[in-house]
Amino acid sequence: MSDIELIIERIELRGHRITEGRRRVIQAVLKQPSHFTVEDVLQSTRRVGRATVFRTMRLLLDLNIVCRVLLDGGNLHYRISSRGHHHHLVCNDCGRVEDFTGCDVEPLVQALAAAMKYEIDGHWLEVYGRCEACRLLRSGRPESQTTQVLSQ
Amino acid sequence: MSDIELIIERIELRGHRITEGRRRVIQAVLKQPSHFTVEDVLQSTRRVGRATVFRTMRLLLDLNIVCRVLLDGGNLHYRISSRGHHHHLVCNDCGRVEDFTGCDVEPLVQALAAAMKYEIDGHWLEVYGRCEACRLLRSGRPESQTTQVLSQ
DNA sequence: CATAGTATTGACACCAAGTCTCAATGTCAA
DNA sequence: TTGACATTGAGACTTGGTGTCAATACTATG
Repeated sequence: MSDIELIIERIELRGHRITEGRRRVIQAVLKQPSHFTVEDVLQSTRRVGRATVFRTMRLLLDLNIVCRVLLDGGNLHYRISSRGHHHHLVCNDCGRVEDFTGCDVEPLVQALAAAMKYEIDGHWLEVYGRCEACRLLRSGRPESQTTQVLSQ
Repeated sequence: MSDIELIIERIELRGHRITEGRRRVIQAVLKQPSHFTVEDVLQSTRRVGRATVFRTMRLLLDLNIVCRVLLDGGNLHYRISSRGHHHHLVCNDCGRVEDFTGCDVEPLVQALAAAMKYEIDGHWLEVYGRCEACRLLRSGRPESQTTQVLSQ
């Protein structure tokens, strides 16, 4: 079963209708690179209204078919979601994003909950840096500009 | 020395000029509650242009005098920054925000860096939940609506 | 298969947050 | 005091997203 059919099925299971517009948006999303904006999706879906594209993206977000990445600098982009809870490791030079789950934040969050007497619902973690390829590239081109770190 | 004078001094040290507009924006920022939008600041600074308010906020952000909080749901708000690197614990019910630093993410980030062969610049962590006061309130009013967790 | 009920769409106006331009003005070092 | 130049304000523009409402398309059902 193809990716698009799997997604269609999940949408049906939630009681939503399958329309040509939704199919087109999903197809466009599946064609995007590592991360993208709704604008990118709009540009590759002809014959689908702007509002419908935004509405479909929200639907995909609700169904955890896509997630959002907070880029260094503060822009929120979309990304096809790996299954379940995960975080992102973002290369500030080439923009590639890797998902990770292994590095578990839960103990920290639990300790925090106890200390602050909060009941915790969830958390958001993004890590920024430079991937191996970009690091090697950079050592050859020392004048490459640095980016500002959002999380100070 | 008052808060505003301290901030003014930091701006001067960076070689920026002190203007009436900047003074007004800083004063407005200092009067804001826990977190706020630029719109909130705009509304309490008469006689200062919109662009200037945004420009001053960016300056304050660069100087780490304010930071940004990613609220559950995806809105970025501003907040007066506690000194240095920290994270936020956000109550989804009443909106209060607490800073925390004690809960150290560095070891996790270092392990991740090694595993993924990334050079790490920084990270961003927000934790969402319900503060003690809201929890007690809620147990008396079980119909209170739940909010969606952004970071799933 | 026909159809009715209702979910969805598209066009468009609107909103929120932020940037850009450029002539006019303000700041401050000399 | 003045000159260099940093900063401002007004307003147009951009980007990302929502709300409205009549028209259309799905799909469960008969």
